[in-house]
Amino acid sequence: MTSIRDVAKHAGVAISTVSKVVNNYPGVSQETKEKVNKAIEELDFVPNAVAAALSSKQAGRIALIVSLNKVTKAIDEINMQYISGAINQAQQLGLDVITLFTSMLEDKSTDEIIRYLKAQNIAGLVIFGISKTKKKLHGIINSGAFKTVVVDAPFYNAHTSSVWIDNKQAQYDIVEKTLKYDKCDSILYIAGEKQSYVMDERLAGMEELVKEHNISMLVKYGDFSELKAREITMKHAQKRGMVVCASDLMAIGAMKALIDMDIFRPVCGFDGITLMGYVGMQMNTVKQNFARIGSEAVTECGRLLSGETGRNIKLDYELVRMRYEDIIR
Amino acid sequence: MTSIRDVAKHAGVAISTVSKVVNNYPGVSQETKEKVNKAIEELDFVPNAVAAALSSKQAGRIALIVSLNKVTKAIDEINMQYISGAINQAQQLGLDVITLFTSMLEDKSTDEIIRYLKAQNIAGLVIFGISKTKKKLHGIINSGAFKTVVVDAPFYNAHTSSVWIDNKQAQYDIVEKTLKYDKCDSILYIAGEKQSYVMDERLAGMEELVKEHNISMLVKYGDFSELKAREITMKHAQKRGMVVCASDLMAIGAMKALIDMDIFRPVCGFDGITLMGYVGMQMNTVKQNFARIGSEAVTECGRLLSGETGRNIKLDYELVRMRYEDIIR
DNA sequence: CTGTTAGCGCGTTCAG
DNA sequence: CTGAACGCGCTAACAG
Repeated sequence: MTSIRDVAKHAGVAISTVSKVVNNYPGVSQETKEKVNKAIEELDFVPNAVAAALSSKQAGRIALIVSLNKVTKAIDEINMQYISGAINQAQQLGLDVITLFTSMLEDKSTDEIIRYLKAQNIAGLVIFGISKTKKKLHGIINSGAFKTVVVDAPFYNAHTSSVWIDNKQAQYDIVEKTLKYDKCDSILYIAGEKQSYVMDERLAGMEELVKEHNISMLVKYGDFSELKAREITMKHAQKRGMVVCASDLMAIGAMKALIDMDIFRPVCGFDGITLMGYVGMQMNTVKQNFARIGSEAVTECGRLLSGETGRNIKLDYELVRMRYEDIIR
Repeated sequence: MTSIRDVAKHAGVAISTVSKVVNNYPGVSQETKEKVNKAIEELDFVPNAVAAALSSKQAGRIALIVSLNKVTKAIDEINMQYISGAINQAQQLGLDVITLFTSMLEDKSTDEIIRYLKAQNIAGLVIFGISKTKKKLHGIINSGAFKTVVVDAPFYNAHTSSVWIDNKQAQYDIVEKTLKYDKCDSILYIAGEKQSYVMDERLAGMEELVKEHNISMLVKYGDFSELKAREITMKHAQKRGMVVCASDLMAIGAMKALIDMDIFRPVCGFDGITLMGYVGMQMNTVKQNFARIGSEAVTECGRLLSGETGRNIKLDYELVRMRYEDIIR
């Protein structure tokens, strides 16, 4: 392990000079800069980020907390995009990030978790996939021990920000767009989980839409499960003119059911996930740039850490028109 | 942020005494120990793990490198179990761990990645899901810059260990067990990806088995995809007496196909994932304790870090007898 | 422009 | 059994 001191000695300059060169600070002559860089090359010096963090006592690291799929305990594509976007942004901003999964916090009390995070020198939190039932996460947020950014949930106050897209408007827009191509006067809406914050929003969007267009709507909860959506479709789609699903996965289930029933109904998804292309289906979708949401969340967390106050951020979304045609059985 | 110094002052002792109490070192009287603990309570002191790491200049942190599913870029249940097990074990051993996903290393050169890891003070690597095509990972391992533990792949030398179950034996055993209940003289084997190390092993197990039992075998590569397994089954299962799949997901695909074809064939999976229960199917499976593999890998990495030499570790596996019956369509 | 000095928060001798 | 003193690798004033 070669340290900054070795470099300084090798280059025949002071430690602080090396530090300045490494961090691109002003006040170093071109000449010495080159000398130092040469020494860095030769010794293959890599500054120790941990030590730097300790010394500069920068606000601290930030932790990404990710809720897992309850059934398989896996991370779906959307959460993965959140994470990627967040980590990339953190590297850009020079923030230190670690990723935590809720499954590993399960056997710890709220207090223990807070202590653990503090011990890890964590000052900021970005939480993905929180629902109304996650008491522990709520406890951590409310403790005020950390600057927190919550994705897809309505929390914002002095030390908490929320980042999401406008789910209500998105749900409204996507169905309205579908209606332009396929008129109908009754919709089967397969919602997700009741305890999900985004569901409240999306449902509100649907309610506004059916009211304005004078359409009847049957709401069923599919819990974001392909299988349940399939069953619901089997049971209720016959008498309805269109199936709207709160997630692409459920839309896939609905489509499979429709194929088996051998009837055609317009189907409308939401997320715009890769899997859709994988199974060879196409439909109306809100193409969310999930990575961007993660990225934005980290940026916002940085803002909070530097003393600014929390806020409620709604990002733009984008609508993509697709139809299902060559469906693979 | 209350530091160790605050505690020392509050308790009226020296800093080193507090340190000893915190780390449970001997040489502190019961009396002072209580005094210190009281102070810790009152000030709600949480030792800063980052500073501790720097000071004790412990070998360094270890990074978990996880390869993602190529299609959806998500983390499947198995990898998630690996990660959970690994992180839990790390906490047990007091090792500092961070999780990295290969997708975020894609745009970096091998050299850049090495520098990044070094900057993060990382000395040990645990790699999950490596395949023959992952050149960068191979480059990092071979650079010798880090003590590495590779899961499910045959690398072991002075600074590299491998941890896996005996895939060959497992594949052999599970099919042999199935054969006890359902005799057959021709097997359709749906393998995974050609570039996967575990596939070589499992295929070897199959080859040995069919040779010994004088069974004919047709091998097709399903790339661990449910869809492909479905297609392969559609095409080739009719003339075969049994379908053996190298993963549960493919087994699900095979089963769905068999149901559609309306013929019965014994199906044999491998992993024993939750999803099987989710879709309401049951079959023969090697119930791997994946979390244990992750845990073992971290332990081994710790061993390497303390100067020991690499080795090839094969963990026990366990066979579970199941059959598919009440299959949900 | 360059070097000196004092910490960041903690672990670890080694005298007392 | 206790505590002063030093150092981990680095940053950040402050002198020179």
